[in-house]
Formats: sequence, C-alpha cells, structure tokens
Amino acid sequence: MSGEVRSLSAQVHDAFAAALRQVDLAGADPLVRPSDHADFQSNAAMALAKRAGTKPRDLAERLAAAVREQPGAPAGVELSGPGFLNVSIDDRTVWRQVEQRLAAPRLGIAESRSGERTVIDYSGPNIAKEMHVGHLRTTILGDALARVLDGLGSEVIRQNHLGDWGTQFGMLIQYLDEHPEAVWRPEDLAEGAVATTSALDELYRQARARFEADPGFGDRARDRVVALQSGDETTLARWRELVAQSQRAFQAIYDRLGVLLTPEDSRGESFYNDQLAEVVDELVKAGVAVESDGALCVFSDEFTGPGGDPVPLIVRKRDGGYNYATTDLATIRYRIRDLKASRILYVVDARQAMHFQMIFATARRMGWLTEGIEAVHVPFGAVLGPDGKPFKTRSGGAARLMELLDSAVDRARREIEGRAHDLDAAELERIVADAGIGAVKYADLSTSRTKDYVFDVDRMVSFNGNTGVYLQYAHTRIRSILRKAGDADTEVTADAPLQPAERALVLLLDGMGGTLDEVASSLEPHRLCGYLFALAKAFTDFYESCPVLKAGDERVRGNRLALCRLVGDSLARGLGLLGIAAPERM
RNA sequence: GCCCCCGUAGCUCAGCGGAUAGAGCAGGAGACUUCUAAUCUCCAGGUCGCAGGUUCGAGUCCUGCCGGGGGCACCA
Repeated sequence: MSGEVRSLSAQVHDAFAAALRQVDLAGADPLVRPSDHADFQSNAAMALAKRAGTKPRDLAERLAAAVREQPGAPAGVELSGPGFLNVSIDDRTVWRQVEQRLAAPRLGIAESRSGERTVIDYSGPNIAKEMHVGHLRTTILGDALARVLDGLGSEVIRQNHLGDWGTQFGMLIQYLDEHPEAVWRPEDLAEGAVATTSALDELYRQARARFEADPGFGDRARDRVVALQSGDETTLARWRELVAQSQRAFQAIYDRLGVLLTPEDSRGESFYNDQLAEVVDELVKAGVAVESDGALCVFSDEFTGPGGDPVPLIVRKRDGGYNYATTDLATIRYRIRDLKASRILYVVDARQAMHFQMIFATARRMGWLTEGIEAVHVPFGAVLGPDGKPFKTRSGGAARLMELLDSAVDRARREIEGRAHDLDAAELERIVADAGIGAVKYADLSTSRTKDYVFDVDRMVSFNGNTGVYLQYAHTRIRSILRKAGDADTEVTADAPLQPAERALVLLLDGMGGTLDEVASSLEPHRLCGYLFALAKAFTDFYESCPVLKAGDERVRGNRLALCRLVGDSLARGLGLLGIAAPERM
C-alpha cells in the first residue's frame, strides 16, 4: 500500500508502451509529453518510423489503433501533423484524479526514492567566524534537496561539515589566553546570540591582525596548534568552548532561515582527525599516493596544470600535516563505509569542481566508491552584489548573513505593514518574517543553480512575478476561500462539467510527482519553483473564470472547492519541500 | 596551455530532441460595490553568441571558434 495515485501521464505512457509491444516495437520510449494541442501527445511514431520500416503517419495510425484496444485507454487518440498522436482525457477521469489525490496520503505522490540512503553535505560554516553570504546558497539549496529527497522516501542523512579544525585555532586560543578581557561570549554582552556571532568574528579579526603584526605571537600560536593537536586538555577545553559558542550562533541562523540542520547533524573536520593517518597509509599501501617533492600526492593524467604537468591531490604536506584533501578522503570513506550511503551529495561552490573530481577519482581507485554508489558534486554559482560583482560590504568583507536576512525582512515589513489587514502585531511580525525569509530562499532556489545571481532585495520581495511571496499569497487566497466555505468536507462529483481552466489546473496538479522526480535526479530545485509558479498562475486563471463560492450548481461548487483544496495543499507541500513557510493568511 | 560553467526579449531568467521559443520586471493600453486588486486582461518587444554536423525534426545533442566567469602544488 504505497498510496500512490498513478498520474494520467504515467497511465498514458503505460497504454502506449503496451501498444508499442503489440506493433513489435517493445521497449521503445512512447515519448509522452504534455501538449498544447491536446492533454498529452506521443511523438513516438516519428522517431520509430525508420526502425519499423514505415512512414510516420502509417505507424502512428497503427499505434493509435493498438492504444485504443488497451484496457484503460485514454478517451481520444488522434493523428495530427507529420505523425503526432494527440491524446485527450475524458472529464470523469480528470475529476476522479482530483478525488483520488485528495483521499491519498502525500497527495498520492509515489515514494520513488525509497530504499535509497542519501548523505547530503551542506552549509559547512567555519567555527569562530560569522556566517556570510557565501554560506547562503549551500545552506538553502542543501536544505531544499534534503526535504525533497526525504519527501520521496529517501533516507536522508544531513552532514554539516563544519570548519572546526585547523591552524587558525592556535591563533584564536592563544589570543584568548593572552587577552582574558576579550569580549566574545554571549553572557559578556547584553544583545544576545546575534551579537555573539559578530563578537566571534571580531575576535578572529583581532587575532589575525596580531598574528600578522607580532612574530612572537605567531610562534606562540603555532605552539598552541601543536598543543591542540596533541590533545592538551586546557587547550582542548578552550577549543570546545569556541565550537559550542559558534554552534549556538549558527543555530540562530538556521532557526531563522528555517533549515533542518541541528547540532546533531554536525560532523566537522575534527571528527576525522584520528582517521587521517590511516587513510594516508591506505593510499600509500595501495600505491595510489606517491611521494613528490616531500609531499604525498595522488597523481592522475586527467588533471594537468599550466605547464601541462599533472596536478597532484596533496594528501600529506611536506611538513607532515594533513589538509582538506585528506579530510575529504576520510569523509567520503566514512560516508560509504560507515554511513552506508547509496548517494552522496556535496552542495559546494562551483569553484571546487576539480577538487571533487580528484577526490571521487581517488575514492574510485581505492575501491571505496563503487558502481552502485553515486557521489555528486552539486555545484552552484556565486551570489553577486548590485554591481554584478561578488557580494561585498563597503569595507570589502563578505556580507554577513544576518544582515542580509534583516534587510529582506525589513523590506517585507515595509511592503506588508501599510496594507489593510486585521492581524495583531505578533501575527503580523510572523508573516513579515515568513515573507522576507521566504523571499530570500525562493530567489535563491528559483534561479538555475549553476548560474550566478544578483542579490536584489527589491525584486525578491516584490509581490509580483516569480517570487516566494506571490506563491504564499496564492496559497492564502485559497485558504481564505476554504475558510469562507466553512472548511466543509469536499466531495467530488465526477460527472459534473469540467471547464478548460479546471482541466488545465488538474493536469498540472497531476504532474507534481513527475516534477519532484526531476528535482531528485537533476538536483535542481528551480524546477519545483517553476512548477509551483505555473500552478499558481493556472489557479489564477481558474479563479478568474470559475466562481467557487458563488457557483450556482452544488456539484460544481463542491468540485471547485475540492480543486481549491488540492491546489492549496499542493502549494503548501511544494513550498514546504523548498523549506518555505505557507502562512494561512497574509 | 588545459579543464569546468555560462551566452535566449531593453533587464532578470525559464525552456524534459517535437507543432507558433515562454515568464517576470521595465514600457504602452485597460479592468476594483472582489471569492483577499499583494491581482488580472491586452499590446509591443527575438538573426536563441557564430559556423559546421547528427536527426524526419536542434534553443536543446556533437565538433570547432568568439565572448564572459571560475579553477589548475602543500589555504579550505
């Protein structure tokens, strides 16, 4: 009992696949697509005519005849043009689809990814530094992918690969040791958690400045790194405190953004420390890593540098230290060997494409990454400032994430506050936050993932066009209608009339599962955004031409209410899968 | 030099090998005693970077150019 409601598209596909078997073309793709000229169309006859040794139109005729014989064949199959088969669905079947989806769990969408275990690596901020614009996309995209895959039945394991280890901690801890008066804990401040992130960032800047200006301090900081690595307890205690405070600051952002990450999902670099030597040993024993210029490296002729020489993946530096390549190899090994992932996603900046290719290639050579396991770098483009260049503050630093969110929420407040509403202050503020945060997330998710995009608050919080607020608003209008109807149980009468706008809406609703499957395989959430926008527009067409509450006929009214409910639920579900709130009223 | 990504309307971007390439913004003209106008309707706007190739059919696939961005030894 999966609760799946087969989509009309899938049913047409099945009927055509069976018909193709009958005309000795078993296994051929029926090429069923939504159509501007009918409900669906099959383009198979033109593609297969040569193989069948006939003219496209003749094959199409035979195929149409065979389709009509199938049990559950679509109502109409008509030849058109050079060999298109236009398929139409009868009204009853369309209404039944609404009825079944409303009755089914999860809108009748199949759990097409069940049995799969997906590890998703995303966000990955650095301890003792503030989250900035550079963490926006990985956090939002990763979270949406986690939600979509989980929604399709995949077992999702979120991994927040925190930058919680490295030489910078020697500097920080030493600085704190020498400046006990430094203000960086939340209890030192009146403002609370938000201010803490800035305080930590400030601490980092001060320590860095000192490190660069004072060679003596530099030496003591380096000694402190050694102490940290060798497990000196007072140093470790200080490190743990830094990690804990940073995590609190990150959590404040995650909570505000509404992403699923919690401290339990943290598996930072430090987690892999005691595996690094073993990983390098394995690499050397397998002959995969070799010594070069004092360092241990993995070479491959796929990757060459400016001189045409092979570029190494350095797994142990000349000074004996390990770097992020070593950690990433330990990480992929852990995810395969211990977490038993069948799919591993790295939602990381596009600039690291080559690095991940090298990591994956090495993991394959080591026999860790095998045929049945999919490791994917999910790259994304940069967030640009209004000038079209990488987003920077006036002082040249990366823009702080909290400030970006503030600016979007403030902008949303200005937009919403003045409008007529009967909301109390608390509810208004919650809606403002939902709208502002949703706007940022939707703007990020709705553009094609691999491209750069400009962070433009005015546009993303605009209530027109392909924005989060437009979708949220469409949802609230539907809820409003349902409330006015008294939230009665909706009953579908399958033999009531069906208007073109209703038909178009149902066909679109019926395709949500297909869209989610596409998102799951392409790892492109913008497809879901495009789908939801089209759905909201199709609803608007329906809203304009089909009165719901004012419909005279009881059956028509009932059907339209059912349709409203299904659209509302689908929008809420879709927004939810993107990690965006769908308020009941705005 | 090699590798990766991108090039579609004035701007920002969609577009699963199929019929006439679509949205939003900006521009022009209209529609509110509303089922929430935070909306909708209509108009205008295109050598899909260029050139070949594959195909019955190419914005979409392949090759080569041109232009933009990014990456390429001990930072992550």
